[in-house]
Amino acid sequence: MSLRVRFAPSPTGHLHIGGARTALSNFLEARREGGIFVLRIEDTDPERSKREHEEQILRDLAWLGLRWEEGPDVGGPFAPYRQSERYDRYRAVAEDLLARGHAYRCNASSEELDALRAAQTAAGEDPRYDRRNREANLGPDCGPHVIRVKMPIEGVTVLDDLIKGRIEIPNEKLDDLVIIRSDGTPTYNFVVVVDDHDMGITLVARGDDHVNNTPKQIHIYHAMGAEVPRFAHLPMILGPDGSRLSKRHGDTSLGSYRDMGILAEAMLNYLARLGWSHGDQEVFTEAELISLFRLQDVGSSGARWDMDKLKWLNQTWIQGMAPAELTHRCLPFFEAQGYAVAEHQDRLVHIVSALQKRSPTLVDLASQARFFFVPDAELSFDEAAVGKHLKGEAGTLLRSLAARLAALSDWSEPALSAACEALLAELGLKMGKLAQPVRVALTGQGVGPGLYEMLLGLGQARSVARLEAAAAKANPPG
RNA sequence: GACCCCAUCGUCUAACGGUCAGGACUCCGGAUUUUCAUUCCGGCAACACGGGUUCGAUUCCCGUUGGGGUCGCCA
Repeated sequence: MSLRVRFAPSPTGHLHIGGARTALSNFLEARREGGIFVLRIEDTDPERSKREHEEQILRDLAWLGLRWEEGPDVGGPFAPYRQSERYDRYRAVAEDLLARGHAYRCNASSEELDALRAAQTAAGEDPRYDRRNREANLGPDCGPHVIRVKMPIEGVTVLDDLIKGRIEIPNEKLDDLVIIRSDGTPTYNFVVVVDDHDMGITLVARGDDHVNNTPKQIHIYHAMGAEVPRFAHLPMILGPDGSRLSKRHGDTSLGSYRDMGILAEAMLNYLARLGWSHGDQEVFTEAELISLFRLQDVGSSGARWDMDKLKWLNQTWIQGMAPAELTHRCLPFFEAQGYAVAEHQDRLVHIVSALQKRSPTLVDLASQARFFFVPDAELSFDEAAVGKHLKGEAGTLLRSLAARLAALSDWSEPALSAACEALLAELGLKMGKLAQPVRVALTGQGVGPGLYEMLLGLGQARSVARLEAAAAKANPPG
């Protein structure tokens, strides 16, 4: 049977990076093996599930570059792919389990069970269900009740995990878990098994917070008479302090990283590289990951989230990207900064190129680009830089340069370079004498892109205007 | 607390019984450069501890310690 994997998020919020990592692992595994990647929505919690969350999760996955063959949006042979639309099926399976003696009704109330757990805890025992109605054979008329599935009482359940290796869990630790709530809705551990079976899933790869659920699920497969898939439990992503990554560690949603200007390529690269490696290679394209990444090579210990390394990877990806493509990616960030992008359309690529080597994120790039977009009159000057570079003879120098640049008919790097070199040669000056005053004149700051990069990004008219304005500022014409 | 999992530089990792324990991020130097950045060199930094097994353990086994996860009519 060919490989079928799935990612099954619950639409109760945004897609977090742990989920993204799980989805990516499944995606890569499917692509490498020529298998099928199924996307399923686990919306069995009607209170918290929202359609808008589902839509956002799909968009986030698509942004990352993931593609699925079957899912709620594209359909497929096992539709529907939303659990809320499959309740009849779960109900039918539960009835079957009941009929064949693998499940039973229990009319203990939540309050009773809470009290039971409290008493057990107080007595120093493990809180657990006491199987009170396992053999009672209650009928459907026993009042408000749940349906529980029978777990074996002795022996051990063995799980041969692709990542963790062999895991053995004593059956006496397995509670007879609820599969149908008293309101008739099914629970997660039940629907996940029914769906994975119905949808022909052959490998279940998910976070290792599910390891303890797996033995119970295996027994549900057995009770259903279904074939048990293989399992791969990915270690959790940890925060900088070593505990499971959560909101208190800062940004955990994939979207927040996109919004801070992390490239999808870099995120994909970082996520795959977390807990996995291939020799000394650090940078991987999606195509390389598809051929190289294997679930079974993922390490079995948790990995901490390292923002510094993500940023480094991001900068590496930014540097290596074609300027035209990078410009396209920057547009939303320019707009977020309020830049009048349309007015600078023809110089956008120059602007982006000027900042490409100095931006860890797209937000950094956009913010450094401010001086290119701001109207000349609104350019803000760093007083220290002005005091240091815009004084005395600098004014004369800037005026001469402005005159020469104004006369150019070709606004290209070779032409600009020739003009600057000629001026320097005539005056017997070094580049350093010219570059800094020009930089302050054009950007208002003492640090910034290279000379020609600034000129190219700014264009002839604005460059000349800023040079003249700075000249006047440094050395008012007498 | 019970059960499950994990354990190499600060972080991500390589090593699959014999290596000066390698690479990357961070950090610190130096070089290049029109500033900054980039780039290029160089440096600091790890086998958690204790027992075994073995001629020989980072590597295999056991224990300890430490960390994480799970113990719902949430997913």
